[in-house]
Amino acid sequence: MSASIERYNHRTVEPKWQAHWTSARSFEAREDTSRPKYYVLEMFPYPSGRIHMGHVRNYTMGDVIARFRRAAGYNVLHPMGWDAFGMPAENAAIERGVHPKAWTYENIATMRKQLKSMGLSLDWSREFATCDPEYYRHEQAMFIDFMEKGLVERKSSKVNWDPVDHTVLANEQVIDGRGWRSGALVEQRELSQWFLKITSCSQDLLDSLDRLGNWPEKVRLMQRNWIGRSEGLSLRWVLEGGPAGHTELEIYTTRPDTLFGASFMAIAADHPLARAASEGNAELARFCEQCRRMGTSVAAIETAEKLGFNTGLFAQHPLDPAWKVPVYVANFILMDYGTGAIFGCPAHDQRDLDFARKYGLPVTQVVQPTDESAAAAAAAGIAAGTAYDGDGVMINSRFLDGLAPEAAFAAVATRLEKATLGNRPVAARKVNFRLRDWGVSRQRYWGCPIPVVHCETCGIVPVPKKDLPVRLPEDVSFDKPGNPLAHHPTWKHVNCPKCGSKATRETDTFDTFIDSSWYYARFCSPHADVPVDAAAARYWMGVDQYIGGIEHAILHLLYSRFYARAMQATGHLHMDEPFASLFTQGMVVHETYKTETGEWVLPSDASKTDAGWVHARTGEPLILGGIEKMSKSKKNVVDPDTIIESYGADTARWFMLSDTPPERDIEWTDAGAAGAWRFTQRLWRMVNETAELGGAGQHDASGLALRQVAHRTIAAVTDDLSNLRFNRAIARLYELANAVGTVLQKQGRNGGEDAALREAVEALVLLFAPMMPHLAEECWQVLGHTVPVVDTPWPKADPALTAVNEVTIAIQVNGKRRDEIKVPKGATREVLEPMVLALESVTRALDGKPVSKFIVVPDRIVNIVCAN
RNA sequence: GCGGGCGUGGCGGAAUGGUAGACGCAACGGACUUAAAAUCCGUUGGGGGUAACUCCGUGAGGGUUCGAGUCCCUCCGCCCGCACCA
Repeated sequence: MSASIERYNHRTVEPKWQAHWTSARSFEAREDTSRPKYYVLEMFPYPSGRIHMGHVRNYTMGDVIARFRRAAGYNVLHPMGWDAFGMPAENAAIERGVHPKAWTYENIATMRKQLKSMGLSLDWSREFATCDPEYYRHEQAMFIDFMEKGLVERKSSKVNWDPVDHTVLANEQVIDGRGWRSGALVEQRELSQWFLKITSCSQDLLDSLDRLGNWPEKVRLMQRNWIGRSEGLSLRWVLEGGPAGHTELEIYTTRPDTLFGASFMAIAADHPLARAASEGNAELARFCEQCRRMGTSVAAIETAEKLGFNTGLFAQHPLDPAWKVPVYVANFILMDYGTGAIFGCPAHDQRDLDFARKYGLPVTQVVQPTDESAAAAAAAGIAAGTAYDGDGVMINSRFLDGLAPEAAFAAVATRLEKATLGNRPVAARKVNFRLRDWGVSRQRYWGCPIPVVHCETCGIVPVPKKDLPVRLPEDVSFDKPGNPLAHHPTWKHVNCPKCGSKATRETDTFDTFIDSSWYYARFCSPHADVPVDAAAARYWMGVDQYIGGIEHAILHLLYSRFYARAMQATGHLHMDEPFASLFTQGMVVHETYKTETGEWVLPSDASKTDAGWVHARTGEPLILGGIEKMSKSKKNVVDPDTIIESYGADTARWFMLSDTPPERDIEWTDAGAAGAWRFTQRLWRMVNETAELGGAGQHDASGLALRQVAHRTIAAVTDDLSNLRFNRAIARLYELANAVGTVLQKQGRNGGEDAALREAVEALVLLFAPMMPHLAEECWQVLGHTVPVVDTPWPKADPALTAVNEVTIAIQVNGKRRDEIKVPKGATREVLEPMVLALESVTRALDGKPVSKFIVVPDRIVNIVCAN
């Protein structure tokens, strides 16, 4: 190696190229219909304070795609902004007395600087924060349009109420049924709130998933299940001895076929019947109250022990009025789903069976598998506590006996549709969705004000568009519990826009999911005077590649899909599916360290010694606590700034892409980061040594092998990057670097090899440029180029050099590998059979036994099957 | 609890149903050096065998197939989401 080559210094090189890209405005996007567009978007960050490694991973992936597409000739849009409203800003205000706005903008300034140090190819001229009135005024205008279009509804719904802090709590602020700050038992309160009618699109949101072919199947499946379309029967039961006004109980069931297996009715604690029955039954009232204390989160309700309370009421079986079924209030029945009431068929539903066993209710099997042994197993299972939910034939079901469940469903439906109860059919077939309307009201300050006024005379009046935005007041205090907007002295007092009389503003703000449900469209025309400029959106939308965490698989993505539809309905957007391709990346995880007293220790304070892990400063022994998602609470965080400072952005980016497939969790390790750093130095040396060889000579046969490696690498990396297989692209680049290194070390190289080296190294630089853009620019300059990499087209593989003429195929006997042979590509069975059967390894394995089958998979494998 | 996913050497991982372990990390051996760092070369799934070679092996157990890490069933472990965190 040449002694004259200086070490690569990222501290000077990285800022140098960042400055170049900025001054050359390399990444500012303009509409240009002469070129194909490509819109790359990573989920924009919440400005929590500093970027974390998850951001580094997410934005590196997006940047690789953006730079790769750009080099490939696309007109790329790659914007960045801030999901800037949200609770942490208010928590900072409460805990530290900082104003949410100041806190947020300080965080944005810090994080912007950090992102810029990563060398991302972002169009910063399009940056915006959702807390800017210039952004949220359009959100307010669109909400008013949605109201006019009938997409908005006001209805009552439940919230978690902290009776001590007098505050509405988010589900995450409810810990074991208590408020996180006060520790008080949480209550449920009914509030009148705003809803977006996402359920009006249930069927379309479901059907359109089929069009999203470039979304991960698992995300589509999760959304499908979330929307939860079911076909069932809405069925009314006559109620005996119910409280006044309650003569019947309507339930929804997807299994009317199992009606003869009914053993109890279960209703939600919030069901009107439960409320009415509670009035004369203190014990029942107490039980319902206890159910409400579980909070509003479905997860909490469903993981809690299944409990029921017998109301003492009975319902008449719709197919046999003499059959009385007891009515329970159960803590796992949700008022939001169906009618908030079910009939329980324990034999064929696990939860019903658990419930029946707990309360000594009868269990009658009504579906039996047709296979005899399976039937016995099902019956035994039910007796032992395992419900049978498979197919079969109906038994113990009177006129349904012998039918398949599907036919029984139809028979019950048909019969009960014809039967009447109070001049109405007893039952009706009904398609039901699990999806609920989107509640968007939040009783918080740091969000977009909902642009309506409550007038005693006129009712709810939208704020006229000319008066938008409804600005968030800045002179608020957080020393009182509750929503600062509600107790601001003047803000809410206005005159009614319609009649002019005294009225009050809505003091709730929007769910921050609204902000992130249309930002992708705003990026097309971030300075437009309308929410979205139609021409710009027509050019840029949809997002060609959207990247973010799997944790957004349902809510954010579903809300965005709905929002595009709502915007289309109100003329703000011309399309309904905003994200053509979706990629969900994995998390960044790290080892955790604990002291013997159980305190978490930062990785930077942990050091490994021969005696094990110890605290770097105190020398205390440390316990490894397992590899977990980086989180502040467990302190297993690595600060990107530290990494970028010591290794450089390129190294951090490279490490984030190497080894681990992008969709999987990646573990950050110092050894891995150091390895990536060494590789940058190795590339730098190789490039400099190659540059010293001078200009390109003539290609000849001596350089052919390296040229083939280079061109095959071009083809492979192009393919891998097109499919977001970053880790594989990187493995290919290591192989190319190894091949280059081998030739560079060779004594007595000739001109043909030098020419091949030059070609291979130039390809290498261009191929790693999307991942390590600063190093690539510096290397490219060293190689004598004056046009920067960022303006250089992607290399093309020469088909003559990527073609493979000879292949190695494996030889198996009875599926076991016994040999391998090299044959010309495309060798046929006729050629292979005599060759293979003559192999010593094959004759030995066959041991004289006759060949019964000779399987040839062209260019891959030969499998000889013989009798054993 | 319900829904979704993942599981391969010491570690991260590779592998259109077709040679399991590419590539990287770590470790070990060697070269260079007064020495260290850096760099370069080599070895590295496990068992048996001097060797040719051979057997076992992709969380566990079954199945489909000429052939299974890959497809199907059951189980175990870990992770994500569950509607007011973002």
